[in-house]
Parts: sequence; structure tokens; C-alpha cells
Amino acid sequence: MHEAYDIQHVQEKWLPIWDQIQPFRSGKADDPRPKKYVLDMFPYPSGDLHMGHAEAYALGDVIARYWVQKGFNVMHPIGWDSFGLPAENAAIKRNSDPREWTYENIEIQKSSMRRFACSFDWDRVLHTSDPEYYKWNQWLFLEMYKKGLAYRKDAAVNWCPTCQTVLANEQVVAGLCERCDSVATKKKLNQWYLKITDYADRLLDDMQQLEGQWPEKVLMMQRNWIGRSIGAEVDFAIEGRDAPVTVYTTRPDTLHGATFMVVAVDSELATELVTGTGVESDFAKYLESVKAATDIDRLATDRPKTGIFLNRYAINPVNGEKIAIWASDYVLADYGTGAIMAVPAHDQRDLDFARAMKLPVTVVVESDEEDPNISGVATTGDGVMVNSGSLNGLNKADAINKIIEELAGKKLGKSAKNYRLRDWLISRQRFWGTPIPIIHCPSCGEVPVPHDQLPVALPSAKGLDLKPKGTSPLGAVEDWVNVACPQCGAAAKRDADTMDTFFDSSWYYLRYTNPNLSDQAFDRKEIDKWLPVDQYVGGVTHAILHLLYSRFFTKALHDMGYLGFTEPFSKLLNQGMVLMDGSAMSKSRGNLVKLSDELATHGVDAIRLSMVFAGPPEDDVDWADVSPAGSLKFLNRAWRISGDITSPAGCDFTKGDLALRKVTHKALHEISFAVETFRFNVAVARVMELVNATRKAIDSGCGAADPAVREAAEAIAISLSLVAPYTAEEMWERLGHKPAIALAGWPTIDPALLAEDAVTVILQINGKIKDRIEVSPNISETELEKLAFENPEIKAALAGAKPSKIIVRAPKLVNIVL
RNA sequence: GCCCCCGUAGUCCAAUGGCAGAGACAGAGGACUUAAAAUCCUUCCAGUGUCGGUUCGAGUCCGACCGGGGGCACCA
Repeated sequence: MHEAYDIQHVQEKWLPIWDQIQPFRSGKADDPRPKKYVLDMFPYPSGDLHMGHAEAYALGDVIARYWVQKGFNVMHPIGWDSFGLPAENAAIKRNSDPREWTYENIEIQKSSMRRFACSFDWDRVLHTSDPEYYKWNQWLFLEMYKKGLAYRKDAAVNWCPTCQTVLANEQVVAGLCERCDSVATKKKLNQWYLKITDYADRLLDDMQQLEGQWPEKVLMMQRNWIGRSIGAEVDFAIEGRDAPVTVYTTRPDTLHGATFMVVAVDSELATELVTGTGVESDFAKYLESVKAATDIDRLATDRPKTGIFLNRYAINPVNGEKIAIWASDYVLADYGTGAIMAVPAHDQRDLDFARAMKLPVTVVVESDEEDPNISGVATTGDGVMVNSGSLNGLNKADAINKIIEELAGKKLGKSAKNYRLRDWLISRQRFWGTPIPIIHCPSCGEVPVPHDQLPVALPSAKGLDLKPKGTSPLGAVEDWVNVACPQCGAAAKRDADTMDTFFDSSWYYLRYTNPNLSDQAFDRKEIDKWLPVDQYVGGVTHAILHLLYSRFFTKALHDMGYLGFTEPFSKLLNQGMVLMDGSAMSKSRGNLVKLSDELATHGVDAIRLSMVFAGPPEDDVDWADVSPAGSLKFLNRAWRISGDITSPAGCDFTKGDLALRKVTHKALHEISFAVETFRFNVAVARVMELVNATRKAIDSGCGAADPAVREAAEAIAISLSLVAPYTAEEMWERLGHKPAIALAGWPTIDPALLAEDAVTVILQINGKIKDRIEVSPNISETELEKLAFENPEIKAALAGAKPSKIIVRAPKLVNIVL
């Protein structure tokens, strides 16, 4: 019988020893190693860890442990994103305080992480629901308030009728609440916003720094989300109104083709324009019907155009034509100026509207395509300007430049930019979040809570009705909400809303530098030492929200003088999801795989290895495709080698078998390269090869006593320590070393051992392989060419024919072209 | 509708423009065993979605199409 190691025993054996050694503490002041900040996205404490966590932390650990082996002072912290709705919902169900559920779950996850052998620095833990943390949320909010980055406004906001709270734009997905999939509605409310739009250009332009360091997909998603558009603003005089109406257009070149104007029906402008026209009641009816429609209705792509003529006219500034003003819901009140010039010939939406309302269509760009009047298809491409006065004959780009110049000269327009990005709504009408540190005073208005009164702590939820009812439960806590105004002392009320939890996670990576600091959010000296994050690891689900907000916070803090950098995460790795049979795991789907079951059956190392080896880290892992049993088999195979070694620890490797030494050094070299380029699956494959080669050397080669075999075994153990820490530690002990292998150090690679003695050269004729020859890797091109022509196969194939071209790539191939 | 990514054995996946197969899963056969498990060894299988181009040479670069996935979407 072949021995196999006892997984559970090995796990229990090493955990207390590692607790003692603490190989991953990064807080020592005199640490001479260069720094590396490796960060895993922190979890939400929603019960025990699941398969997705296991994948994410297995991958993050490969990176963190690799850099430790390479001699870096790695900060690899963990914390909990512990405010949020699930805790509140659980509290409602259990009739308890959200704190109980939250901190219970944190303890459960913490002990699972320890067992999973995550290389976290347990001295740097934070929870966003601790008053010591959210105090600094409040401080940060007030700093932003001072700078005008936090402000209140009335607006129609997204509202989830089930969660009974407002939602950020980013939290409405296809018209549904991202959390509970209820149809989101609109509600007019006075709410707190952060002015992220002030940073739109920098959020876009700074992505240059991230090119090649972040997944292209994420950069693309952020670009799409910010949605910068470049165009012009044009003033249209309005009959019977002193001030003109400004429209935004990306196609000022088509201004001569503007045959009507459309204003957003739900804009103040529309209401103002309709007043006194006699169509007020029809307008009101239309507005009501639009308001009744949900976002779902609005998103229907083939929805017919609707609208109402406002019985008023604008004057086209370039040709003096009187054009009708309509109100419609296809123009958005909160984008651009809420009013557009309609050019039906060259914009499909305008054309659809014109055809529905029987409005004129004037072609001003001539192209090969059919007249939109006939085809019903707007021509949106480039062409030659016609019917456009001074622009006639120009192409699109030239016409845009010229018209903007002309309009600017007459003070009728200018170039302009617009963004799809909107300001970030952060008020939430829920209990389990950071209270907004503002006091509303009847005479002083909004008053910030003075710094020495922070944190504004959450009261106990005891006896509180947390059920969603549209206003914050905090408003009902009399002795909490009623306070004296810090300015005039009069009776005033606290703002009862709490902050979006994305606020909490937008700066937590700064706090890890000293999570226990009590007089500041963070210490600039520590920040300068550790930040920016060298490697961020997390799911692509946060590609827009969390990453965009964090980038915004970093830039805002930079501008306030608190940070010396403008991008928080230098490198980003997005791991894929763990699926089962092709779809996301869920209880209702019946394809849930429990992490605890998998760990009990196969052990921590085999599960970690399976996650890492399943494929490229960015790809989804289908658990149906992986074999944890196979992983365990391999680990046993590797472990057995450590027991076969008969040479003493510390023996001289240079006396070992040269062939195996070369294999070992080449493997180490390739494993390093694969890890640094995130091809962890390839790195594992290389370790497997090394194990196979070592097995062969022991059984039928140089034998177990050869120092090269020990060298190989130690290389295997150290490589495996990135993925399978228990097995690696066990091997290390059997090899006669003391723990922890995590600190063993990456073996030094001897470049001389990477050089091949002989390489195979391919000999081709017309790209077809005729023969292979062994040559020295240092062979010159002329020498190689000579050898090729001396080769019998080549000679035979050539049969005296004269080559027209000879390609020599020493020491790889010779291709003779006839 | 606009934009992005991906198509390699039965499966998951490797391959700085240079021998398509590194590694694994599954399958088949064998060794060991009274037998099984475990272990070890051997082995089968595709020519890279399709068509065209660039090149001495294309899985890799370019173009079109087909298929799959994703982002944005009445954003003027």
C-alpha cells in the first residue's frame, strides 16, 4: 500500500504553529524588505464563505505568497464590508439588532479564512460598521461638504418600492433594483449627492495610467459608463420669450436640417413653455401618462414615439426658419440641456418622431444611402453638406469645426461636452449604515456636526421598528434625532438618512495602513509608504460601481492634499465566477456546491489547487469540469517525493545530476514568469512536470540520494507553498526544515542551468518540415545555413534546384524557399 | 442599435508569427494484488468555427461572416 497523508490531521497540525510564527505580518517598523500591497476585495459578512470566496482568496493568496517568497514586505489585509441591507433584513426577521447577525457572521468567516490558510495580516483587520471606522466616513463626508463635493438637491430619484429606499443610478439594472429585482420607480425627493461628475474627465483620462495594468474589459466598461460625448451647444431664439433655449447636439454640422425642437416633457422648461399656450391640459395629461410608465416600459426598444406640440415656435439660428417646439419623453430632462434640435434626416429617433407627427424632413448631408424620406432610415454617416449655406460641400468634420466657429462668432453657440455619468446619490432611508453627520436647524439650515462630536453613532436597534416604510428608522429615535443646533443652540434634528455602503468601501484600502488610528482617518506617512495598492484582486461585478467610486475618492482626497497619488489600484485582476453545470450556483437552481463539504472531502489544499488550476484566473470555473480528487492525487504524489529524499538538508546541490538540475531551474524560471503574468494554471502545470521528472529521476534515474533530487523536491515544496500551503509545509518538514515554508524564499535561479546544451533546429523547404537537427544554441547563422545544405534530406529534396530565398533563424529554423 | 472579448482533442485548457499538445480530467489496456482500492506504466482521440488576405511561414496579425459571452442603450 502506498502511503497517503491525512489531510485533516495535517491541517490541524500546522494552524497553531502558523498562528505562532505569523509569517504574514507586515507591520514591523524596521522591516528592510521592499513593500508590496496586495489587496483582496473585502467580503460582505452574509453567512459562511462560499465557493466564490474560495476562488478569489486562493488566487489572491498565490500573488501575496509569491511576493513574500520573492523577498517583499507584503501587506495583505482583510476586513469586512459590514454595513448593508441583508443584516437589517435578518434583524427584522429575528427581531434583533443587525449588529448581532453581522458580527456573528464575521467570526464565522474569520475562522473559515484561517482554516483556508489565507495569508492575511491579522493585525490589520477592519469592519466598516465599527464606529471607529465610520467616524471617518463622516469626517470624509464633511470634508467633501466643505469643498462643495457633497450637496443636497431635489430630484426625481430611483426608488425601490420593496427595499423602500432610493437607489443610485448604478444600482438600477435594466429598470430593476439590483438587490431584489423589483421594478424601480421614480420619486421626487431631497437627497444627498456626491459631485462625481466634477471628475468625469479625469476619471476618463487617467485611465491611460491603467492601460495594460487593468483588464481592458473593465476600462471599457468605465468608459461606457462615464459616456463622454463631444458636441456643441446652440442657442435658439423662442417666439414670445426673452431668453433663448440652448440645445446640446453632437452634430452641429446638421443645424440647417433642424426642422423642429423637442424638450423633455418632465423638464421645468417644458412646463414653462406650455404656460399660456392653451394646450396646458393636454400637456398635463401627457405628462401624467409618461410619469405612470416605468423604466421597463421606457426601455422597450421599439416603443412608438409619443409627444405633444406645445403651440410655440423657435427660430433656427442659421436660416431664420420658424420651427415647432414639441415635448416628448424621448428627450431626457437630466441630460444636456433637456432640449434638442431635431434633425430627422440624420438621427433615427428624430426621424421616427417626425414620421409619427408628420413633421418635415430636410436632408443636409448627401450620401450614397437612400433618402430618409423614402427609406425611413436616417443617414448618420459622413457625406457632403448640402442645403447648408456656408457649409455646402464640406465633409462632417470640417463642417462641425466651421459651424462652431461661426456660431461662436455670433455668440449663438460653443463647443460643449456631456456625460452619461450622473452625480452619485448617497442617501439611504435605512438603519444599518453610516449616519449622515448633518443637523437640520430651522434657522441655520444645514449644519455640519462639529468634528469633536464625531462619530454620530448609530443608536441601538432595540425596540426600533426597522421595517421599510420609506423614511429612515432613525427618524423615530426621539433622543437620537432631536439635538440642539451646534451653531445657535435651537432645537434641531439630525439628518436621519444613512450613507450608501459604497461610500464605506470607497476608501477602506487607505485605512488598512493603520486600522486602529483614532485621531485621523489615516496617517500620511503610512499612506506614502504603502499606497497605491500594487495588486487588487476581485470580481468583475465591481467593474463599474466600486472601482469608479474608489477612483473618484482617491482623486478628491488627492485634491484636498491628503494623498500624493491619483489612482488607488495600480494593477487589477478580475477573477471569474464559480459555476456549476454552466450557471451561477444558487439554492433555487439546485446546483449549489457547499464549500464546507468540498473542504471536508478533499481538504483545503486540493480545493485551492483545483481553483487555481482550473484555467486562467479571469475565466469562470465550472466546478463540474474540475477534479478536486485529481488535485489531491497530485498533492499526494508531490508529498511522497519529500519522503523519498535520502540526502541531508543543506547538501551541495552543485554536485547533483546536471540534467535534473536543469529541469528544476527551468521550471522555477517558468513558474515565476507564469505567476507574474497571472497564468497560475500554467504555473501549476510546470510544477506537475517537475514532479513527474523528479519521480522519474528517483525511480529510474540518478536516484533518491542525488542532491539534485533534493533540490527538485525543495523547489516543488516552495512552488506549492503558493497554492497548497499545508502540503508544502508538511513536505518542508519531511525535507528536514523548520517552518514556515512561506518564508523559505524563492530559490535563486542559476542562469547557466537555463542554457540548453543542444537545441533542435527545424529544416524546412517552402515552410514544410523536412528534417530536424541538433545544434549548439550558440550556432551562427552562416554555420547553420551550411549545416542545412549539408543535410541529406534537404539535399534530396532540393535535387539541385536553386533556392530563391533562404531564411535562417538561429538556433530555431532554416527555411529554404524555391 | 453602438462598443468589447472569446471560438484549439470527449472535457478543462497550453503553445515571444517558427515541430499544434505542456498539464490535467474522462476513456482504454497493462503491472502489482487472492481480489479490490491505492500506486505505477502505456495508450486512443483533434489540426485550431468558416472564408479570404498579409507573410518564407498564421492557432497567433488583418478583413468579412457564423457561433457564444459581456458592457451601454431614446444620452441627441
